[in-house]
Amino acid sequence: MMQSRTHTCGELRLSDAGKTVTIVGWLENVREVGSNFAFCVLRDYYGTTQVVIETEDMMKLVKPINKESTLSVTGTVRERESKNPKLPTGEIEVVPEKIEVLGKCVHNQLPFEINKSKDADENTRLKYRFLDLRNPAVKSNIVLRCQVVAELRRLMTEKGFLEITTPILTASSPEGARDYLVPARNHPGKFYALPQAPQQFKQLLMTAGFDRYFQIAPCFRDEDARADRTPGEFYQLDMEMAFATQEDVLSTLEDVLVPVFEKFGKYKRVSQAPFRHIPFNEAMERYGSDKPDLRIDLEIQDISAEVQGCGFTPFEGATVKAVAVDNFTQARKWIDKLLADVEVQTGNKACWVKVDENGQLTGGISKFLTNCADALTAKLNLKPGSFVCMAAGKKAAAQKTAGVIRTLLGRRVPGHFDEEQYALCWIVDFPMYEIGEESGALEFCHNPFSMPQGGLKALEEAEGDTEKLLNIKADQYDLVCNGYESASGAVRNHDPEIMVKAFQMVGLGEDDVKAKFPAMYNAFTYGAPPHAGAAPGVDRLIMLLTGEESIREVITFPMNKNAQDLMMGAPTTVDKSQLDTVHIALVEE
RNA sequence: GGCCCGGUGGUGCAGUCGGUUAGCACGCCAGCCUGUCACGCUGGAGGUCGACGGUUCGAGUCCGUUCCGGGUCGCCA
Repeated sequence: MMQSRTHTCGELRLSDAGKTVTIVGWLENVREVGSNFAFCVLRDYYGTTQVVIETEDMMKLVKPINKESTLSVTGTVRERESKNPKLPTGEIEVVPEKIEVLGKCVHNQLPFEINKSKDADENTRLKYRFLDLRNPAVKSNIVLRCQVVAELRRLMTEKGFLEITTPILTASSPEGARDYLVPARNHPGKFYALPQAPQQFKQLLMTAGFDRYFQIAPCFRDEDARADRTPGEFYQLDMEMAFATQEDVLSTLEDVLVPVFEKFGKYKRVSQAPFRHIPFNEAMERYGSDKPDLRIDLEIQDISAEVQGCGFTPFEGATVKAVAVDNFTQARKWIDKLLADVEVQTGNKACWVKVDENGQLTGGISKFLTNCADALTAKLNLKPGSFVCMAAGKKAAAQKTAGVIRTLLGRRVPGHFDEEQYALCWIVDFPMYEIGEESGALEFCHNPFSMPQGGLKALEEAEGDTEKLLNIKADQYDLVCNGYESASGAVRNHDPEIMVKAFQMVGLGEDDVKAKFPAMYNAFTYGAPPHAGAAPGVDRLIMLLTGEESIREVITFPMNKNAQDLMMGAPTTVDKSQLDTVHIALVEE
């Protein structure tokens, strides 16, 4: 039987000298410093402790043990002859009387070195995630995640929110992302779906009178991954408040998130409440994004009028956006890299021009801009040494491309990026409707649950007038931090009459509302409270707090880009009998 | 599905204009070393250069196809 440990590997100090202790952990390293003399490093969750080997018998015992085996070491704590001030346990060592192998590592060559696992091939890391996580630098993100989640729960509960879980097996939702489907054994041909969010459930909770709800909610969406977006599943701090306004929700989240950023964040500077509010249209105009990184001090300028008639074909009749920086000294190669990166990130091309020491436009597309050089110089306040990067196209595309230009220039040209802070803002007043790129018809811009500003009256007044409809804003808001969408929420549309009207604007009607959201629509006809809520993304929050650039670093067992779990082998094939049970026949490829 | 980048001993990387035996660091193995702590020193093993095909006297290097990974566009109410 294993001897109980008396201390952890991070615990022993000089004051423990002379004690007989038992410590347990992984054999991290063995340093031989002579025949029959060696130092072993034992590592557990709490730290590392040095075990000194100084007899022939102990040496014989330790030598064949592979690194990363688990050991129990019983021995005497002794003051070190040469101390290591870098380690908390650096003043002592344990002189073993008994060493027992608890769990043998039979591999003398690991897939990667534990303390350098972050550098290893990501496939290998994911396959051997249990080894990867032995690295304290990898583990610490997960530990922080636990602490943050505990703090979120504490703060939300303190504010009177109830944590209520909602179903994982539910009905497929008609809009939004692709659902993960689960065949229903007792109902041939029918399927459950994993929830994309507890959206409808939490609104039903409000209708049921729970007043304040939250949940650290798993959400499932079958969409492709990005560096900041896991495939398949993610977690949200889902919350909703009855009889609440937009400001109630925003100030609640400010109260909860500011202390979390301050307590757990990599950077100590945090935007203080109330966060800046930026209307969606303004964000797109000034930053070319609905998730601007406010740590960058550059802004986008509209030069459509200035460059019309200059003779550069892509500019003719197009919206043209520009980002200008002064004191530009980068080489042509640097500019080419910038343009290439813009194209990769947006799919659109960018062009550029510099201002020489005489104030003349030079390089790039300067030969096309001779007619409008003065107008451009005035508009952009150009000086000798200025650099201008431009994007043209339809308004939305030009804005978006300029937004990427802004980010890349801001990060790469010295002096425009104040990185070490959390710059938070609310993007507000999202449009209720937009013209769908494919359909060319009016569609809901974000989701049909949001309350249009102006309510029924605004919809009635705009009915039949596409321009007016496009100008209707929703009481919808995003929290943005350092260029990441960190939360999304809205004042909900709790009025069946306004719901139907909102649907009519996009060519749908009462039957569609009932068909798509039967429970919610029905519930709202029984007296619903006005309510509002939001859902900060937990994974992205941890990403921001840790400063990681890949979301996989803050997830304990992440899937790869293609939604495969390389460790468990998911997804897998299943037996035909399993398929038969759920009434599924595979089509031969 | 499109585009960009990458794939070289266990791990991370270098490899020039196509040219001899594919280098380096870490790890592994052996030996030496009684105060190391990123231990050090000496020696050693370990590679179908992702796969297939092509060009060539000669391919890690050039070309084509394909597979895998990451990033990105689409997508993400």
